[in-house]
Amino acid sequence: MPAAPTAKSPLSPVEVEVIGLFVIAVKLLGMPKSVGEIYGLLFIAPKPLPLDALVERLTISKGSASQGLKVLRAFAAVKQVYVAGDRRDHYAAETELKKLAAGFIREEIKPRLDSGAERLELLKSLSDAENSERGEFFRDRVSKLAQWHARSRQLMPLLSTMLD
Amino acid sequence: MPAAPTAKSPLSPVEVEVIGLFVIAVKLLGMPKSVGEIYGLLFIAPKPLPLDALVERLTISKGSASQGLKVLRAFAAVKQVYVAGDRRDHYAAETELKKLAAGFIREEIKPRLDSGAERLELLKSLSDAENSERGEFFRDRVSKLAQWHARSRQLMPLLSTMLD
DNA sequence: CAATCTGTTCATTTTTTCTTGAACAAACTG
DNA sequence: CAGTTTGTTCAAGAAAAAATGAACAGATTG
Repeated sequence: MPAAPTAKSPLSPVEVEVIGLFVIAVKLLGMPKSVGEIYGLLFIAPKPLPLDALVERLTISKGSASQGLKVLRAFAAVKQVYVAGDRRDHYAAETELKKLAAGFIREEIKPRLDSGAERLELLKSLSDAENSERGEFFRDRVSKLAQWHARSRQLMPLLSTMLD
Repeated sequence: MPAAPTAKSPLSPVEVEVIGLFVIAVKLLGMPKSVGEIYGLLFIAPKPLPLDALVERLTISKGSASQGLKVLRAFAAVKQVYVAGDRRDHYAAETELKKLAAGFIREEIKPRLDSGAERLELLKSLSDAENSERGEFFRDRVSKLAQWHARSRQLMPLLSTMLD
């Protein structure tokens, strides 16, 4: 009895290499490997692919594929494409760097900066409540943090501009 | 027999809050929590601290403290400070945002961009070896990747400038 | 030097994160 | 509608990452 044909169509060297590249990039951004694999395959695919194709060609579970696509949709890193006569959703990679960056900033950076702002407010109160010696130093450091925060905020729009 | 006095001096609310802030920030950058804790405590400490102090006040193991400091030294996120009459190394947080960013770029971003450049060369060869139809598309995508790569390279010096 | 102090390393354990797969819901189809 | 087809969710298992602590190496000191 021959082994079951799990891989209907093995990945070509170019595909493997591109996917590997995205797996590394995506891990740098703190996302799971599967997200990199999915985006990588879509990036190098000449046509939009349905979920099944991802499962088969990447040999990942349907669950992973579904969750990975969910993440990528949240970032607008994939576009949903209509394919006539096919009930399945098909996906294509968004290849505009600017849009990818915007998605990352919106979903990952912005929320953290916002929550950071709240924490800073709390810190200001806390350090204002401290007495002279110690309090003075605390306030100095907290204002340093506020500076950092402001700089980071300024940076975001600049990034978007730069990546055109 | 009373419980052993593990915490010689518990963290104050301000300290807890600052440390928490850095734990989050540091995880966003893909580093372990302990690195954030260490940097956070040093950041809010009025004087340089030796390894022992980190172990005691953060209740982490000596191993973690040593490894965390190693990482922070690699990024130049901490300065080693000489303290007269004390054999132990003392550390202070580097608080210049620009220097921190430079360290991160040098240690984390730069190496990846360099290895990315190599991978891109390989990809160019591979896709040049593909025949017309398929090869044309591959080459198109690879050149897109090269564009991204170039943009990212341009971005780094700009960041350093911005964070002054 | 022997004893102590300081810090590093690394195998092991713990914790966290990711993936899987089965159960489910919704939308179609004949 | 009963049966598919498609995709999501989530509990459980697998894999990866981080923390621990004991062994070790150097440096210092009396």
